[in-house]
Amino acid sequence: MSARSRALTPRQQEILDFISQTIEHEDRPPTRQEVCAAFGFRSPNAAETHLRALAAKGAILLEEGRARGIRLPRAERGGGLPLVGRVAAGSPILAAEHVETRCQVDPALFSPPADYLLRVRGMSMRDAGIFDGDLIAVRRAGEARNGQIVIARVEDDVTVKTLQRKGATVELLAANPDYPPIVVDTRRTPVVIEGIMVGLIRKDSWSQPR
Amino acid sequence: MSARSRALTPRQQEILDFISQTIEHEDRPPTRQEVCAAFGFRSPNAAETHLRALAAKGAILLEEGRARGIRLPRAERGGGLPLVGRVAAGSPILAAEHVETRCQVDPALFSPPADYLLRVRGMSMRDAGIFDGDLIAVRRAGEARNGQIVIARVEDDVTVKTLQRKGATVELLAANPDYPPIVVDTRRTPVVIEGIMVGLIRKDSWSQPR
DNA sequence: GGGAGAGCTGTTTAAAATGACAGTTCCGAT
DNA sequence: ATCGGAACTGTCATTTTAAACAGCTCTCCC
Repeated sequence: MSARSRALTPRQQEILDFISQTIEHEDRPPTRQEVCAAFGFRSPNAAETHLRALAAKGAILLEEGRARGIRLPRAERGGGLPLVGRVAAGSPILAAEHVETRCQVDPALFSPPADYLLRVRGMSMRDAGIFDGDLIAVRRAGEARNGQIVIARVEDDVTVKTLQRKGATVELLAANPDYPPIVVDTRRTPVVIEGIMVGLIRKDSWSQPR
Repeated sequence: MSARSRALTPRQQEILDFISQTIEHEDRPPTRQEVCAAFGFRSPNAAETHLRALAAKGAILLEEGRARGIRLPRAERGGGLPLVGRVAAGSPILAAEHVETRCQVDPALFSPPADYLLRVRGMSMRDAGIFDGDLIAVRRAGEARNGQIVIARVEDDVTVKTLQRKGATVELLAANPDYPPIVVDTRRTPVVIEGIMVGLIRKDSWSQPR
């Protein structure tokens, strides 16, 4: 848990995405200079320190003394996206026991790239076109802007709602008049943003011809 | 064809295989020295001349002045589903000019497996959770059952609607009270079922619809 | 038996890339 | 108020790579 679990800063996440996409599109990791060019850094050391930070957090592996010696750990890439089903109270969303299967979907199909898929239960987001059984593509994030559809955890309960922040109060709005908003005073009850919805996949399992 | 069609020598094929495997296993192409190490060459020029030969035959692309600047031509990139955008009147849906791009999605994610993705325009299927800009996964089929969401062509117009057949009359129902049903007498106007919707993909680019 | 091309050795140079050190700015927490 | 971390600028020595030049040994082919 030590290194791997530490969350990335937004900037570090951007760097990591750039690395993933470079590997995806060019079949090789970027050099420090290419990272600089992509982000407008004027010093190669800016890239260097970011890479070190990512390596320290276990997000990448750095091979010393090799050109383009950036490797992505197995978990970070490939094999499609993990599909998370029911989330038990009090445990991390991406805990292995929640991963039902992996779906062969390119994370970069969404922007920003998705980190996992989450199966939605209930019709509380009906008017946002999110139905019971749908899979939403989630981007891990610790914060979000008002109006974004977020995956939030309130007292060990994981829900998908539209975020509305008003000072110390967080409102989690359903997109369905039948469901009342969840209003939380963050001074008394913690609200953890687990991620932001970046897409949706629906499997219309229709019957087949006779 | 001049360069591309020339056959590789056995040795060149070995080199090419090594390059492919290196990309596969290490997520990056080898350097000249790594090629030498793999084959026991004592001179980096051995690798260099092989790479030039492969490039001359079109088996690889060499980028000048870049570390690990070996690229494999992406001819084999057939994976994924074709994404069809606007469909011009009178031409087949899967005509090459309609295919905007290919999406790295496993067709077997849906059941029955999808044949292509179609970008939806308009909100006529809003209450079915299909919004403007959504991609629907389509299974090619010439017929469908009542209640299924179909991709139908009526007089060179391609639409996505719920099918309702009543004798010689076909009703194409929108899922939105603002849109009237399309009622067609098949004895006078042909209706062609192009396919059945088997799924949906939405790319929420950071914002939300509606 | 002479030429052409594949498949190497051996050496060298310049460019690309890594990785180190010394700073600056900003912002949030103690 | 100050400290530390994040996020940079700027410079530079060293190593890794690319890529050139000169040559050598085969085999195949005419």
